[in-house]
Amino acid sequence: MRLAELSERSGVSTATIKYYLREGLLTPGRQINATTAEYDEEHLRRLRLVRAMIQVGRVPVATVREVLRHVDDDSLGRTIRLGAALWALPQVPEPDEEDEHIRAAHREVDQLLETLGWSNARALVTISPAYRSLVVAIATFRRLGYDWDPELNLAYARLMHQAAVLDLDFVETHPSEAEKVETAVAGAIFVEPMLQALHRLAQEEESARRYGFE
Amino acid sequence: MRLAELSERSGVSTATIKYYLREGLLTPGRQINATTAEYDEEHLRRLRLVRAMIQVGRVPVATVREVLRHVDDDSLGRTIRLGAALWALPQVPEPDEEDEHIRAAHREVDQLLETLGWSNARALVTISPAYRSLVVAIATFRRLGYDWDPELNLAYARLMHQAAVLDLDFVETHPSEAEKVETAVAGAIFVEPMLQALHRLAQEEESARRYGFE
DNA sequence: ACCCTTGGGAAGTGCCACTATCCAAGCATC
DNA sequence: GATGCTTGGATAGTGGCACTTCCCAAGGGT
Repeated sequence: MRLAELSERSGVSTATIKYYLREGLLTPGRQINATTAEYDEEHLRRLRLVRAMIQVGRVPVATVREVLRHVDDDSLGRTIRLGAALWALPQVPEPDEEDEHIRAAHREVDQLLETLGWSNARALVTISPAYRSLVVAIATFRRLGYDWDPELNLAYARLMHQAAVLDLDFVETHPSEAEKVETAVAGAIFVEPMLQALHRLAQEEESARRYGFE
Repeated sequence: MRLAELSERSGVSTATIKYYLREGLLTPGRQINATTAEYDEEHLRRLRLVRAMIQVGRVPVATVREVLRHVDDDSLGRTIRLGAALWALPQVPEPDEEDEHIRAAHREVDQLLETLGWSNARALVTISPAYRSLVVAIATFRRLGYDWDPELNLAYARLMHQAAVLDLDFVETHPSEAEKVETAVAGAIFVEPMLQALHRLAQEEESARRYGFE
């Protein structure tokens, strides 16, 4: 198919597709002659993934490029590849390691991982952005003066571990290795907004149950 | 305290504070004379909340204003107030109701709420942005061709309901009514990045457990 | 009286995700 | 084979957002 058809079938304007091509989010089509290029179903699939990452996952364009680079990198093992792709995802600003709240949050998270027995995660601690995000989130909460029981973190962590098990079980059902990594990334990216939406819905539901609409 | 001190204690530049004042994210200080205004601890607390919403919660400035407007609106009941505040939070673009994937997702979510027995959430269906976000997330996943068992949604929803119960239990521990709403909002906003970070950490952990670092 | 500080407002900055315009090279039709 | 529409690639421009810089008049300390 040509650019115009790719645009039609994806619902993305040709101008935007050209932009994505320029930014390296899509591989160029097969050049037929100086003015025509041919795209296939794979391009369409990739384009939809990109669009979804940007619009639903709110992933910046530069980050999408990084994530895809890792997804397509056959030289990496699965965990590393998934990790690499996830690590490229949007991050909170670099925490100020001098800050007392940050240091306390570090200790708190380390303790949490210890209690959970997440030894693998602990091994990745120094480099995982997820770890950093968690530290920043906890430090922020503490800085605002909320007195948050570490038990609560533990409970949340156990819930999210259950979610992760569901995620990976789902990925297991997918046959090819390449597809597995893509599915894992898609899962990581799209399950998050879903969990968020479910979380808010559940809050509304539970709040209404407890307090009615008073 | 004066603007300079407010800036110092919050770590936010005076220029930015002035910007927030202009945007209505902070109430003006008590004017002492033409060149001096006095701010109090409440301003500091509010400023930290605003900063955290913007930096950690990635909430747009205009949205922060909306959320705070609801938090401060004493005329509303708690559920409505919390709901109103949460409804102002970042939303996915309006779904195209004509689209087949969207319509299917609607049916899927309705079925899900039915099965869960979330009758309150069902009552809010037509207006809740969380519901809309969920529909868009599911439709996107389906459009990408993932064959996702509705059972899985159910499992995720139950997990998030447990999280919501934890959230509200935590809110219960806070004394004043006004503080409860603020805590609920803070919880909704800050628990989300935390859950997200925990989710990614858990994925890394679980992936490493299953596949090692192959 | 002098000068530094203060708060307020207007205008500017940098980044980002597009989007509009231009252009030369096809292809289609007459 | 001339004409005119379409195509893909390149370049520059747009609009929104979160600040940030600049300027100013009015205080207040010494």
